[in-house]
Amino acid sequence: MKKALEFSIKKRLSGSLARTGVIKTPHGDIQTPAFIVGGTKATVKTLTPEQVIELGGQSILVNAYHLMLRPGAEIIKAAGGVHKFMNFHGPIFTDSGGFQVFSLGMAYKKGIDATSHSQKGDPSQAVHSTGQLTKVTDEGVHFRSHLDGSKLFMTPEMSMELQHDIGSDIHMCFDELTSPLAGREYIEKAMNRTHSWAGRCLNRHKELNEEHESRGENLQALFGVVQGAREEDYRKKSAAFLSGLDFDGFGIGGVFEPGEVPSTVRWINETLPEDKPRHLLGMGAQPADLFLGVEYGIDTFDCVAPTRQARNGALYTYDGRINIKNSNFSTDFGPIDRDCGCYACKNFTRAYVNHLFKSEEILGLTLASIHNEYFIVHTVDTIRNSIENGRFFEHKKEFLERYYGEAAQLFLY
RNA sequence: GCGAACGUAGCUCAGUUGGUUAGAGCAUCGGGUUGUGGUUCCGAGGGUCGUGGGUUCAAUUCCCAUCGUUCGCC
Repeated sequence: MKKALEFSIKKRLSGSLARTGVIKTPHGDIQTPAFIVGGTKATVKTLTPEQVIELGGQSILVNAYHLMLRPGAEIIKAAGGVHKFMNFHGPIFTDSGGFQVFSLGMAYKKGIDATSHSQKGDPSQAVHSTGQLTKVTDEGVHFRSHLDGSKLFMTPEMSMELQHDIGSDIHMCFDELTSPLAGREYIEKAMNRTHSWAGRCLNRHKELNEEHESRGENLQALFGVVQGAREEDYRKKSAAFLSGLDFDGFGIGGVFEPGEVPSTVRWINETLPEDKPRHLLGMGAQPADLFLGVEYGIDTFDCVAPTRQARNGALYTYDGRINIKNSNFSTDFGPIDRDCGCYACKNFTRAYVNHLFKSEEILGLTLASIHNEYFIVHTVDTIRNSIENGRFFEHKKEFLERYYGEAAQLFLY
């Protein structure tokens, strides 16, 4: 069988785990390191595919859980796959939905945030917003739809079938994410279950790819997902175990803060094989995530923060984050960032975007999203260039000191 | 001119049979958001309860006067 994905490394940065490269998929190439644009429900919120491409987005990540609930995998399959359905013809990742099964129900319940460090207790017994429990067994996960509360059951095999129906280029294994505050005993149990599920995902995935090949269709790629929380031995064990399976690349799950990157991500990427791409799941809300992630061997990121924060008025600038709704911007006729080359900065003022937000005009969300997504995508692009021209560490220092001020020292050491 | 109702936060209004620091929604101001939560979450500021008297231990509340708004009648 031919390969679903090819990864080649172009340049390595000595004194670090950083590298540049190219991921080749049936829907095009991704120059890495790259920021994968968040398109959870088969749309990058408020943006057309043309706007995503114009701001520099190479690839999009959609979410299998959300698409399973609406519109349903069968509709996307009938549409000819997610690329045709959403009219984006570049590489598309899917997240398995494992994260949502554990987090979304809880995240909707007031006072509990599954992704927060403040959460306590056993995540396998998470209280759903309807008062029901999400129950994890070795076979799969019983959970409830956050849309209507209906009972659902997901297995690794079902997740593979779902992602193949969606037809994305790169899939993630169905995994069990553990809270940062879970005890070692539970972390180990969840990790071992994730490993077991990884094997089951891979088996079903290969069967489905054989069907694709027999029909002359594009092959799809699968990434194994590393777990193990903040435990060095578990993370290394998880990375080593998954390295022994025939994955096209790896996802790194359960990392919550940039401070965990030089430890957790390093342990993992020192263990994983060099010749396969590594995707850091869900990280990229701030520049430190990106610089540290690349430095410690990450090739691709995805994160919803750029667009989510944009929708709430929090905009990146090279001098730090601003809240465009603040009253002092109502008469500021300069661009969001004078050094930014995005469509919003080239054509509109802070005063105008402030007005749009105050007036709850939809264009404000679009301009803010274009700016933030451009800022983060472009930041990773500059990181990639800095590796190729040997200026990564200088670039990192200049960028982070300007963005964070004195707090940049936390990331420079 | 006569009668009635109403004047409480920037706006629209609760409330008090007289009793701690008078509330809400919206608006204003600030913050949060990392495998997605646009229309959200958290917090803050803001009122001598129209004005002036009286009764009372105590008045935004009861009484009187006055000013204003609205409605009805002549």
